[in-house]
Amino acid sequence: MASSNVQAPKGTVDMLPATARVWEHLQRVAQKMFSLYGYEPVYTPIFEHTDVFVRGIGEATDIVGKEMYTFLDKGNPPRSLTLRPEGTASIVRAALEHGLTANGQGAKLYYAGPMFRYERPQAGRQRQFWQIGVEALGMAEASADAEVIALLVRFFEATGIPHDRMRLLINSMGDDVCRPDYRAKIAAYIHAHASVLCEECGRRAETNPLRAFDCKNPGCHSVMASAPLLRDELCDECATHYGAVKAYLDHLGIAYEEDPSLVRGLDYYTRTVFEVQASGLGAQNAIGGGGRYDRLMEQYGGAPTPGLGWAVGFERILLALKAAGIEVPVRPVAEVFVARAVPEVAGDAFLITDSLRRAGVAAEIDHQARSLKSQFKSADRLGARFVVVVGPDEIATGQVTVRDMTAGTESRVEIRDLDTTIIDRLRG
RNA sequence: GUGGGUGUAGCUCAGUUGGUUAGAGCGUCGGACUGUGGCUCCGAAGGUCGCGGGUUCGAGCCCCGUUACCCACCCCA
Repeated sequence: MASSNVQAPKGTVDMLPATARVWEHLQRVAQKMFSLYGYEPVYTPIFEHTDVFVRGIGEATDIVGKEMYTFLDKGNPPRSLTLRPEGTASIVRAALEHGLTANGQGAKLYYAGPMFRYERPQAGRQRQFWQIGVEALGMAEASADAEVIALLVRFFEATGIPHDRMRLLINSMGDDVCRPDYRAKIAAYIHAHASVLCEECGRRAETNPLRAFDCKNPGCHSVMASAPLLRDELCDECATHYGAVKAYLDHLGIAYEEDPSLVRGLDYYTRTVFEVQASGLGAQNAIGGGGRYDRLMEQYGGAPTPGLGWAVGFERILLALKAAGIEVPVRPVAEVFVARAVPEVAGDAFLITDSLRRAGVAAEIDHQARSLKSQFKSADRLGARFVVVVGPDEIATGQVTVRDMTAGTESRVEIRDLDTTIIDRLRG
């Protein structure tokens, strides 16, 4: 327990070095995968005009209804701004604002950073959390859906999460042609069974009837199991598109499960939706999810432009890796530790350290006037492969002692040859 | 927003039906080895027992309140 009376706000965490290093590793993995698939980075503001999220995500959603961090700024009149609760709305707004999809151009973009939602924290859920995501704009073909899904699956593979601890769920939510009819049909179904469904589902008939499918109430679950499925009510074009997506996934050998009850909570989704769940995470087991949003650009007043994408939660990837017992490779903090035997040679040791650093070697030195023994302990703890000992003897002869910490052997090296010798032994 | 659980050293946790100076392991620092890590041994530092009230001769332990964290509902990545 900290002795301090100041602490991070509820639902936020400090990422200390042990976690932050894993974070950077995951970001490197992501960037490498994204570049293989032709995605380019985009950084948008962490806050937007509130309207960007209200129009994009939908007024009736929980995110907009009760989870946004919204505030007024000091403008005259004040503007209503909101800390971003997700990434897609901002990316689409930016793409439209800067004409990235003008004249039918496509754009493949990725983003990474913190998102903010006012929710009750629990396992795998914080008020500030990290997402990394991709958006493919201007691409209507089913092959784009398959590529985006493939990238999601392959990214998770690259992080080290084992196959048998993940599953990919897919579904189609239809479009403007078939979804309204289906939605009305489900609302009618709910009304017809209102007496046996829970109150919440009764309300859902008006707000978002499709949500009744993933109601946790066992009674509702069994009643909804007999409800008509959107999969069987898709219009011809949606059915064709969905079939093509599945065919592409089959072709790529990507395993998936069709889940007719998979419903994304954000209003902007159309047609293909998907989610990857990982085992061992508790209640919040979705580590990534997304879908197609062919009408979103129009919501912002742009030309009709198809789009699709996904987001993954970094905290949950960490949980999944931990649950699977996967150790993320961590590089040593220092490759070389420069130890000084007596305080009088501190200047020489410092110069040697600086020279190694300028030569591209991660070199560390003690700044706490500790004993030689302690300096060796530090070197060991930092994972240093070599310790360079600097003392009066070394300065007098111009040869430092180099100890190989793995082999346990020592040799003398001319100071002027030290950088190249160390580099040869480290990289050779 | 609604439930349930838990707050004792930097970390993980003991702490008897309330009883004197609150403990262990790990970690940190020092020493054994006066210029050499990992193993071992010895020693040291480190604590408003979450916070505030109450009961009691006496509270880490009992009661009330409060706050934080955890887990679940809900929702989502």
